[in-house]
This record gives sequence, structure tokens and C-alpha cells, in this order.
Amino acid sequence: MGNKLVNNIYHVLFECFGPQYWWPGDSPWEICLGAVLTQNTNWGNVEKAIANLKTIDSLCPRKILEMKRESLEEALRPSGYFKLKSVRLSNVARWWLENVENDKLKKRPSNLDYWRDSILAVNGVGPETADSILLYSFGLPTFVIDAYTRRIMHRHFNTPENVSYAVLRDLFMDNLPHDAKLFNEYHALFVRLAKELCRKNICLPSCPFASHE
DNA sequence: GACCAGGCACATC
DNA sequence: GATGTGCATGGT
Repeated sequence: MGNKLVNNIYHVLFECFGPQYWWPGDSPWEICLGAVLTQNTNWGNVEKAIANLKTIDSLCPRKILEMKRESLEEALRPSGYFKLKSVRLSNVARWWLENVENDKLKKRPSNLDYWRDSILAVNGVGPETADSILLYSFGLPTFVIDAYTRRIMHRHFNTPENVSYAVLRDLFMDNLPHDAKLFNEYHALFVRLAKELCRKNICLPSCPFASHE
């Protein structure tokens, strides 16, 4: 599987669907917060939790950290795993204040590997969440692998079903120019394709409508 | 009522 | 390094 295929997939998807304008969110922090809350969770439920935080004017990292644990859990409840996510979101908010909204930032290197290691060290941030934050919140050129990407690549391009995150990420990063705009659009187009296939009843494995195939 | 959704940490082998 | 398990809500 090489350069050509990885490029061709992108061009076909872009011609079909056009730009996707990702990630949904009004600010870098809101994107970061959404990346944590959407872990193994439907985006619609995440939107409810974000709306709750906005209603009580507690979206920003400082307010998240100032909130009582129970209040934060209550706001996050619709997004599922709310006890777990209240801890994870607090960890990420602390990291954000220390590393992003801080003068120290100016002295820090701006390279991808530095920031990837930094955010991956936060408890509750794994590879997908890290790459989503780096790409969609910071605009750094890293490729996001999610369940949709895995399913599409397995079903339509024959990659092993349980291929590791790192191997699949390398497949894209080794065969594409490191361009944040390209990576942004590419991942968003995978999600769009998966949803279109489902909507048109051309189902991917584990699609809820798969039994009607 | 079952199954699923844009994962992750931790234990165990 | 691979595999299994708990975490929880809301839509279909």
C-alpha cells in the first residue's frame, strides 16, 4: 500500500464531498474539550455536555478546575463515563493552563513531537485524542486514526482489522506531505464517508443497520 | 431490551 | 506487545 493509493483515496473523497470544515467548535479549547468528551461516545451526546457547560458559563479551563466535582460530573453526564471524564477533562484543563495559556509557551519548541509527547503524558489522553487536539486545535500536521478510519481501511483497502494505531498512522504520514490542512480534511472526509455509507445503507461492519444489508 | 457510539488506563500474560 | 475489562449516557 503506497503513496499513490493514499493520495487517490483523498482526491476521490474530496471530489465527492468537498471541504468538511472540521472540527466543530468555536475555539481551540472547545475543540480540545470535545476531543476528550467524544471518547467512545456519540457526538450528539457530547454537544449536550458542551451546551451544559456553556449554560453555566463554565467552558474555559480555569472554570472547569474551579468547579465542584459534582457540578462538573452533572454537566458532563449526557456524554457518558461522566465520572471518568470529569477527571480526564480536569487533567487536560490543568495541562492547558500550564502549557498553552502560559508565557512559558513562548520558550517552548513548536515541533509536533514535543507537543505530542507533552499531551500524551496527561492521564486520559491516548493517541487519538492527542492527535485530534494537535491537529484540530493547534493546527499541527499529525494524522488522526479513529474507528471510522480503521473500519474503512479494513473493509475497503484490506488493512488488518486490528492494525495498531501507530502502524495505520504511519501509513498515512509516510505517504502524504505533512500538511495540517490536508490531514484535517482527510480525516473529516473519512468520517463523512462512513456516515454516508451508513445513510445509504451500504454498511460498514458494526453499523447499526448492517442486518438490513 | 440489545446494540452502538470519533477511547483510555490498567491488569495480566 | 497483545489481550481483556470497566467505564455510562442517549439514540435506534
